[in-house]
Amino acid sequence: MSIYDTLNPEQKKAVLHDKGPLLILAGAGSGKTRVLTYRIAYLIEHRNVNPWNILAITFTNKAANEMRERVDKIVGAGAENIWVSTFHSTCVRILRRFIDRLGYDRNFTIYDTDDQKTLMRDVCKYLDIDTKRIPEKSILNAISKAKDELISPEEFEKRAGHDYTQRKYAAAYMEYQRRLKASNALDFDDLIFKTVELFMNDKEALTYYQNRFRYIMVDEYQDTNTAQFKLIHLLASGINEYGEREYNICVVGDDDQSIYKFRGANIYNILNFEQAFPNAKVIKLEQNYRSTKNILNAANEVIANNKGRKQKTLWTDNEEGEPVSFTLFESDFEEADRITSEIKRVVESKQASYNDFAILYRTNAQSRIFEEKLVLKNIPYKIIGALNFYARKEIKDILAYLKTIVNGKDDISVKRIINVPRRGIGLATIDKVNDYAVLNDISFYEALVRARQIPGLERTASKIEPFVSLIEGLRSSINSDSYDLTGIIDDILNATGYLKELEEEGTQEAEERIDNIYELKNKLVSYVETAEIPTLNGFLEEVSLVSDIDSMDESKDNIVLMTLHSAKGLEFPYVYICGMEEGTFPGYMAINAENPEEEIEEERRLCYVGITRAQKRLSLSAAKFRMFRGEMHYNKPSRFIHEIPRHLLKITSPDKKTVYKFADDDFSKESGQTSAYHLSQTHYKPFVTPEPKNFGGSNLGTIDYGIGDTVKHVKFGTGIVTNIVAGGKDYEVTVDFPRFGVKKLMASFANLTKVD
DNA sequence: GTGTTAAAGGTTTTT
DNA sequence: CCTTTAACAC
Repeated sequence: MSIYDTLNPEQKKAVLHDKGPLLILAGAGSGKTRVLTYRIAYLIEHRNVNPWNILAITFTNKAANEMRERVDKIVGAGAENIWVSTFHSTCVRILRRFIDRLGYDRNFTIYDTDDQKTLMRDVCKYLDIDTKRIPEKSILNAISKAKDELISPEEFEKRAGHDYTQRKYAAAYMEYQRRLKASNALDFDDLIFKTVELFMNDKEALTYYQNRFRYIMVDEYQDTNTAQFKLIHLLASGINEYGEREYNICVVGDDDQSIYKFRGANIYNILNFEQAFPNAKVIKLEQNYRSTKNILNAANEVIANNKGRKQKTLWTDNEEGEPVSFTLFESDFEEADRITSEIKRVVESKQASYNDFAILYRTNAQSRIFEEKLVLKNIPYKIIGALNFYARKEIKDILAYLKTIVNGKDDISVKRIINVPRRGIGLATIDKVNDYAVLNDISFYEALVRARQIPGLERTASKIEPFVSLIEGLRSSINSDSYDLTGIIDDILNATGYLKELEEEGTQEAEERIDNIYELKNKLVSYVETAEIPTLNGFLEEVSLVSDIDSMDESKDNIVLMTLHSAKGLEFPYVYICGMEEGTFPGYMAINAENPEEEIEEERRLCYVGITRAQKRLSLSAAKFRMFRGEMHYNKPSRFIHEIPRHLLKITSPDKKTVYKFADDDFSKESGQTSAYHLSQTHYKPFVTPEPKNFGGSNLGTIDYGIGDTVKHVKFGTGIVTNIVAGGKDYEVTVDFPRFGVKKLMASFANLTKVD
């Protein structure tokens, strides 16, 4: 018996697929990573594929590391030659080798969102763009979108036509790009864009990688954007030794889990895969191995409300499990308090450990209140993505020094540190240097080197010179062979007096900053230890491309808190999804969008992702009111709650003492505008044992269901009885069907059957 | 050139 | 609510 016999028939088909394009539509929890790793092993073992010729692309480093680990385990020797990495890392690696062909230096810097903003501010100032009318952020957004769609500045300008705003965007894009190049820097989107550009313009580079990557696997394919699609399409279009194109590309995705449209993900990449790659084989993985029947059914019911999906129905052999629970709390405060207490209770009763729990929410801001409660109750926790370690001021300062050392053309970094710590170099001086640099077409740093020649800087030049020699000194030390790279941060701290300044401050905040800097040093040390050829640039690259989720450590016993987005690809025995209110989730941005239907569908997919993270128990909750931007907001429970059939839900009071069988009205589905005047009217009636429903009239027949019961209708499916009125010869039964809304039916015609 | 304070403004989600 | 920017005193 081989390892492949442990797969189900569909999984096996996917693993044993030979050549040509393959689309695996893998539902949540259907074992897609397993299929991918087994497929890699199969190719190597049984198809004589050289590990060297395999490329596996994921979206996060965490996913890449996991795949690497699993592949290592089943492939064994040779596995290290498989290229497993994220889109962005893959592109950096390619560009470090070939970007000189596009006129950049190979030691280019990667700009993060902060750097982008700073650069764009300069651009707007230079172009006289009124940022009150056109904010930098919206320009950057437009540029990012353009890059995702492979639209160059020139093309953008063409398309702008005579539209005023569009022309401004175009001009900003042009100048922004010019400055990036002058700074020898690339932003995140450029990493993909420039790699595609390289491949389009340089046949040699393209052929090199086409020959190298004969087999390509892409995970989370539904989240690829147009540029990423183009990239893998180019790579997969190589010609084999018989002069044929094989398109050995295997993508794994789930259109129902596409949640990154805002980041440019193009859903048509997956929906039209078969058109883009003729003769593509499609395999659906529909068996879920993760969740209980109740959880999976809830997920299926919710996602069924979306249109335009690839048809598939997830099923499971797992046990029924508990019903999904829903609790409506009074406030966000109570929500956080009760949930954290409940988790603590479960853990203390030894039924589970903290790392079995995840608390998921729509926005990062929601983590705050949980954090307060967790600290108060001494519960170990880890918040993912709240504030990025690398976005902290002190870290960015040190990194700016490092970037300056590596790439002197990086004006943004040089300007950041020119007066940090204070050297008495102010705005006036910086402006003069800047003007001189622009005039002479040199970088800001080069202008600093020539400070003495800059008119009007006779006095401040003496303040600039020590800075220049400081950088020069550091630069020459890292270039000496005997230099220990791990000492660079200490050298910076000592030479600049950065550390001393913090120490003298003596505040708690300063202490934390110092700790953070040492933390950064730790990361540098472990980088130097693990990297094959450690370089400063390599370290900076690693630092730029990490996401917070990469730092998640499953072996640590703490509750994890994160956004629903971050939770994709993960699973937990116990999952709490909180803030399930109209306006929070789905968010008000989606509700008030110009195309709400589309946006709500994306939110619904997000909800689907959230629900399907849970293995054993899923707890949903909402709060009647919640603090948002310092104000109280009263919101109705989310429409997504309504979309879960009542027979799958157990609705409990905040103290869990009362289990409601039936939720009264006002779970209405009209758009939940966030309004202080719109008090939540939701009340619950405690469940009363259904009395035999004999409503007096003896000529009436009897029915075996009552208010609060779940009943089944041939056409409308299951619903909950909200009212029964005896009228004449028949009962008028009001039923709330999650999918069809509230219907009034005559009992004798409707033929309703009770479900329990 | 630096430091402090008041007012304004703004938020999904992230590699 | 918290962060960022503007204004003003030193």
